[in-house]
Amino acid sequence: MMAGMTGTRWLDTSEQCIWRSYLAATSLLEDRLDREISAASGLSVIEYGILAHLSEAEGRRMRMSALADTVLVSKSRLSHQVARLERDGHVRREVCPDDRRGAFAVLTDEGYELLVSIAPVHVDGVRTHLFDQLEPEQVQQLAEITRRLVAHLRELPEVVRCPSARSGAGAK
Amino acid sequence: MMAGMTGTRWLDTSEQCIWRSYLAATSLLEDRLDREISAASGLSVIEYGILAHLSEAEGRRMRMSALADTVLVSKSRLSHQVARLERDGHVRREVCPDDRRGAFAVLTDEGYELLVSIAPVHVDGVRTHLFDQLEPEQVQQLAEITRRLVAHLRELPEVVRCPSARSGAGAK
DNA sequence: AGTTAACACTTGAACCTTCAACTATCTTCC
DNA sequence: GGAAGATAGTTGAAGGTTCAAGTGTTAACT
Repeated sequence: MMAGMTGTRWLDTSEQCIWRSYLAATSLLEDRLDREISAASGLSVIEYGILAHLSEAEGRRMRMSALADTVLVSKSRLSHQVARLERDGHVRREVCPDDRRGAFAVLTDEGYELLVSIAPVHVDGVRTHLFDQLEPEQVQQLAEITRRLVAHLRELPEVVRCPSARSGAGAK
Repeated sequence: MMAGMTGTRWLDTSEQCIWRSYLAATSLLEDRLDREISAASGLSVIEYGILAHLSEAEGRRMRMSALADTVLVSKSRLSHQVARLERDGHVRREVCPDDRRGAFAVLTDEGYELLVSIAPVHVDGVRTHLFDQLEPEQVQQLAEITRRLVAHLRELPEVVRCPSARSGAGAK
């Protein structure tokens, strides 16, 4: 209603088509890589990302907040996720000496082993399903496109999920 | 295991950087659009997609399978999702006369009203956060890139999630 | 016709994610 | 030093998603 009253700039046919293509590409790719990793290791792609980022960090450890920002998940979700990884022995928590509110997630040796064993699967997937499908110049184009989008999206203020809208379930 | 034994073609620094940028762009964009729609209507972006596709179909109805293929979700997930949309009055089910195994999901008038009221929010989001951020030629580049990826990904055979044997499964 | 397999969905249980509320610590500033 | 507020992280409940198993229907073969 409000939003569309005057100036909504609708998408033309070509733009709609591009948007659908974008949606299909991104969701198929994510789904594919997730399944490949999961089939090889039982980990989700998010869990893989957590282990991968930890493995690259100083002392194979990161503060929970920093890790959440890096992997792009909420702190709550990371907390649950790390709890599961800890239960399975891939990660361990340590208290932070400098700031006793803080916690480190630390990659265990088992976690490292697992990561090493599945990294090739993931890398192969990214290569086969993304880079190999594109011409070198398209890869550069994609780099610039995503760079711009990230720059824009990171600037945006937060959206609150449930403002005036309607009654009934405001969940999700 | 197999994949990494000998010839894994690792990603070079630039490729890694592009891959991370891709991940950030796609996940930030999805998250943003999801939150905008959810804030305006209480629907998730998937639910919006379901209503949108139904609204464009003949008689505002589609077979469950066709809808699942279009929206790119598993049949099970769609079934649960439609159950919730039905509970909230946005969709109704009808049996299919031709094939009595089949079911139609039909957009109700309330569902249509809701869709019309939030479409501008979604369109604005796609425009503001995607198309407006890119030069016209980048939009064309993105179109070609995603077209290629979709063509490739649609050809692929299914992956089975669990490495521990057992043939003949396969949801989605 | 009768058996068997394939298909179109639904269901329930297990698991994951989200939101809001909570604990504990650190910072500010008077 | 102490109150007020910000920050780091966890937790539980509510709800969403997944997988495997179920129901009923159609197709295919004999």
